Amino acid sequence: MEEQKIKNMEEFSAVSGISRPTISKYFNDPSSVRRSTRERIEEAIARYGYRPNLFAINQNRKFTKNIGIIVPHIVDPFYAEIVRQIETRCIEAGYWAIVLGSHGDAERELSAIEMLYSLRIAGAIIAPLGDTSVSDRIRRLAADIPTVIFDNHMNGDEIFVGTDNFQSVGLMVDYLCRSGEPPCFLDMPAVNTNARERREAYVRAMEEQGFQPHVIPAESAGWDFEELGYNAGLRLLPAHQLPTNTVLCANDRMAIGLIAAAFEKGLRVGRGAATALRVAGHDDHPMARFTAPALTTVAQDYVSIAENSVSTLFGMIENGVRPASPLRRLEGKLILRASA
Amino acid sequence: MEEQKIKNMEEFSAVSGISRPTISKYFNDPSSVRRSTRERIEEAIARYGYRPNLFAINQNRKFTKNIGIIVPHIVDPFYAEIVRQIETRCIEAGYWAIVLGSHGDAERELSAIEMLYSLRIAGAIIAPLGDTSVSDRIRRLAADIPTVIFDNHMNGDEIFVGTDNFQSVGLMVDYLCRSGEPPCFLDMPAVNTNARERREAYVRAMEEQGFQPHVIPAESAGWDFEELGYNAGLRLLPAHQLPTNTVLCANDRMAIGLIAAAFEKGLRVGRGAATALRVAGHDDHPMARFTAPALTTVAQDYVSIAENSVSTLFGMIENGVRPASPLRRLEGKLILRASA
DNA sequence: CTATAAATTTTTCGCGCGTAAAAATATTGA
DNA sequence: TCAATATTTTTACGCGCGAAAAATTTATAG
Repeated sequence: MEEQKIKNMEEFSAVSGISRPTISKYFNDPSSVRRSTRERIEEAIARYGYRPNLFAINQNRKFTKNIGIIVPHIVDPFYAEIVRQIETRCIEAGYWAIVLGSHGDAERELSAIEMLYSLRIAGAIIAPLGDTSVSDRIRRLAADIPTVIFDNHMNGDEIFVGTDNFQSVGLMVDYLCRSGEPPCFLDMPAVNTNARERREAYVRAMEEQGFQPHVIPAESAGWDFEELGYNAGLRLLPAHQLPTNTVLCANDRMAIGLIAAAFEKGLRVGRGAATALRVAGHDDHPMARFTAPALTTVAQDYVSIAENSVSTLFGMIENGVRPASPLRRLEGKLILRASA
Repeated sequence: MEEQKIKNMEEFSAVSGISRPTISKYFNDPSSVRRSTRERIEEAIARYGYRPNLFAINQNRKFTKNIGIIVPHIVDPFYAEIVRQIETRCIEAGYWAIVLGSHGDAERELSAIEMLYSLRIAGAIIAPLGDTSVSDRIRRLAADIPTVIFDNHMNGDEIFVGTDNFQSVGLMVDYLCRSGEPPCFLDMPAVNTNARERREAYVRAMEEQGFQPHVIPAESAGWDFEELGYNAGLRLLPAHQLPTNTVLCANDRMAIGLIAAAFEKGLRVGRGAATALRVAGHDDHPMARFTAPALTTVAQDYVSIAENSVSTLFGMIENGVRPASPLRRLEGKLILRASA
């Protein structure tokens, strides 16, 4: 790389011997220029290390190459992993993925949406918090700009990609009933539609099997699921207040907390003869393999969720094609480990 | 909010009755305009919901209000948490935090740095991967733009904020030796300076206490620490190949894996009489409270790291003040839980 | 009420690039 | 070789805003 630093496209045009508009065309779509020209440009890029100014690019373009992504918590490995997948795919397609977190706060989610507007994004991929007032705002966004919702359905006609909770929870309930005592359900706080759906799915599946459902309601709100599961365990386990000794948790993070509490209280978790408790989760959280014992759960298909979201979105952006069905419900997969 | 949507500052100037440059001044610093003017502007904002175009703003500003953040893995809760802290502080100070992940790949780290250039950032906060070729590039960045390095020291004279591994590891070694058998050290892959420093710190601390250090080298490379710890456990525990029954892990994620392996092999972890193994970690990873048993570790002060990084950076950006000492080493705090 | 400083407005320019249209040039195929 | 087509160059304009300088208004003091 030469010492001389290129300030703008004008200068780069000079040193590369190609006219500025052609260079502009190249950066918009390398395949739009003749091969010999492309090679000369790429040679010059390698030599001088020039990259167009991102702000100037987007300033005047009819449609930007920016994709906005909003998730409730980047800290949550579930979202982190999906974001990573989405990000990689966007970069490959020549888009810039701008990731915004709402940190569980509806206010911040709203301001993230405003931010997307001022970024003049080409499309958005959003996992909504679930606050109904924000949902309206998101729907308006979706009316203006190609938008895919994932993870948490908003109960409208928006484009959605997510796990079929009725299928996935049904699968787990079925397995637990077949292999032992029917489960009770440790509910998560009602932070979103998934919470409600999974509870309903549990109740429905139990009734279908001819068993009495038992839902243990969440004691407090918020997103600190491990803590909630842990506290529920400390509260319920020693007093033998669980309706049954098989617990299906609304998500893995709660299960992780519950298992920690069980361990602390000297209760053996697992499906063997000498165990006191079976615990199952939902999601196949990255940490689920490393609980003690390893967590039996239903895997959400991270890769498919990311893939579907991105390809659906690109279809809408580049070809203006709305998917045939707005809903894409992916199947969960039973992951049998030692905890249940 | 009125129906009429404002397209640009010109139009907003018209409807609000304030000249465009004054409005520009307001958005750059609300306190720079007269109070009565400010109130009129804010009233109009509430009415029309106008926000300046982000690309146009940064297009022509001498110094942008963008802070670039690069971390090895956003998926890692340690980085995720620090990023969250930094992000919040940036927003409060009127900056936009642009978070880029290198995903453990030096290539992507390099391209993230180039991205920061084209974003014309005012400053950068970077946790480097540790690749030496990229380190040079980061140093050049730091020469051009105010930059704070955190977590992983690059052994140069760059501005750095991170935990004092010699202090923190020393603390833990000291505790373990006082409370029982001296520990061996389960090393992490040499992905960065922390890996080397912690091992050295362990060796030095053991020697100071007059004990023979035992380092168990990492078997493979990469960032999948839980997996590495787990595999090490499966390999070493059944064969009784551990030099001692107290294991200090280079980080919590490895400890989490090791504890999972111990559980699977039926070995009780903890500091009681009936236990087979003591396990300690380093970092106070968000999950450390929920292992079975809960993990004894040394806490890195997330909040201080974020706070120091940001305030140091803002000092450099806004007042051009380099900190008196380029190195800021924060103390770790011993967190006693049940595992050791 | 006047002088002066401070705040604000007006005017004007330019950032780096996208984009459009017309002109010039290169490539292709017969 | 020559027209037909593809590509590049030339020329020119505009995006939405920051910034600097000059003109004007407003606030503060005397």
